Amino acid sequence: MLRISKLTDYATVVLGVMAEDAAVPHSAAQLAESTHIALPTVSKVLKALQRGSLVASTRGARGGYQLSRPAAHISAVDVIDAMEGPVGLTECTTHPGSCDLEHTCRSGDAWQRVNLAIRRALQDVSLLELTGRTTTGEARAVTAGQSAAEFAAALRAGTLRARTIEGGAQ
Amino acid sequence: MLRISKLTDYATVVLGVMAEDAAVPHSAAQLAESTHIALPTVSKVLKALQRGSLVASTRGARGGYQLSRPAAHISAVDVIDAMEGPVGLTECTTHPGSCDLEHTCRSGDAWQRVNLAIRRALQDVSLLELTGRTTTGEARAVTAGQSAAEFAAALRAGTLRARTIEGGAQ
DNA sequence: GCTAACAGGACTAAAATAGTCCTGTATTCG
DNA sequence: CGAATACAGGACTATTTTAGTCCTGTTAGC
Repeated sequence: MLRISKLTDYATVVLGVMAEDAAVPHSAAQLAESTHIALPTVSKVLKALQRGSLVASTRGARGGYQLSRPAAHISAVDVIDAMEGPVGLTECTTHPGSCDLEHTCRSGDAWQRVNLAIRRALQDVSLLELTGRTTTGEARAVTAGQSAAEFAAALRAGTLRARTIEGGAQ
Repeated sequence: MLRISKLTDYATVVLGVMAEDAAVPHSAAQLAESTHIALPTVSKVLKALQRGSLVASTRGARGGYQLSRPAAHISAVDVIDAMEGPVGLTECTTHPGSCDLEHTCRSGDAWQRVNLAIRRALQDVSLLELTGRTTTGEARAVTAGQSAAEFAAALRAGTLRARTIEGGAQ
C-alpha cells in the first residue's frame, strides 16, 4: 500500500551523501559514482530537488550541488513533495470536479484528514533519520522542539512497540 | 504524493452503499447501478474485498455481497490492504535483498517507522467516516475506545485546524 | 434444468514511472 | 579567448502498473 516512487527513494540516498559533507559542492557525476545510480538518473533527481529548493546548484567548472539547508531541517515530506509534487491521496483532492461520482461518494473529507495525518507523520522524520547516519535519539535531539510535538511523541511511542508493518502475502 | 489507487477509492464507495443496509445481500449489478461504476469493475473490486474478508459472498440466485462486519469496524487500512496488498513505502520493505544499494542507503529503518505511523493514521479512520454518512462526531462516538486513542486525538486535533493539504503547482 | 449470481483468471488498453539523451548556457581556468 | 566542466530544460523511449473487460466455470434457487 502507498508506495513512494523509486526516484524519491534515490533522492534520499543522494541527499544523504551530500549531507556527509555539506560544505563542498558535489557534481552529479561524483554522486552517481558514490551512490551507484546511473548518471542521467541522478541528474534527473538533482534537478527535481533543485526545483524544490532542497539543493542549490552552481554551474560551471567546480560547480555542483549542495544542500540548501542542514539535513536536520529537511523532512521526508519535503523530499516527497519535491520529487512527486503535492499530489493528494485521491484524485478529488487535486482535481475537484474531475470525479463524476462526487454526489455519490462524499469521501473527500475523511481522506483529506487522513492525508493531513500522513503529512504530519512525514514531517517529523528528518533527512538525518532517513539516511541512518545518526541514531533516532540523536536526530530527535537535533530536531526537537521545532514541530508538532505531541504528534511526534505518539509516532515515536508507536515506533518503540515495533511490530511488523507488512501483513505477509503478495 | 502517495496516492491510493482508483480501485481502492471505488471500494470505499461500494462499501458505503453496502453499509446503508447491511442486512440484505447486494448483487454486483445492483451496486454497479447505484454507484455508476461499470459492472465488470465493481465485480473486480468486490472480488478483492472478498479475498480480504471485508465482504462475504453468497452464490446463486438471490445471492450477492454483504459486509462481513459493521462499517464502524472496518478501517481505511483494511480497505487499502485488501485492494492493494500490504505493499510498503519502499521496495526494500517488501522485498529485502532486491535493492543493490542496500549497503549505501540504510534508510530502511526510518521508512519503516513512517510506514507504521501512516498505518496507524489509516487505522483510525473507519468506513463510516470515509463514506460520509455520519458526521465525524457521530463516527467518533461509534468507534470510541476501541483503538489507539491518543494518536486519534492528535489526528483529529489536526483536522480541526484544517489547513489545506495541497501546496499548489502540479 | 434454467436462470441468477459469484469465482477465477486471461487478456487488452491506457497511463504513470523510470530511464536516456540531446541541445543550450554559465563558469572556471589555462 | 577558448576549451573543459557542470548544470538547465525538455524531448523521447521503454517499462511497469493500473484500469478495465471478458470468458469459462461453479453454486444456489425456483
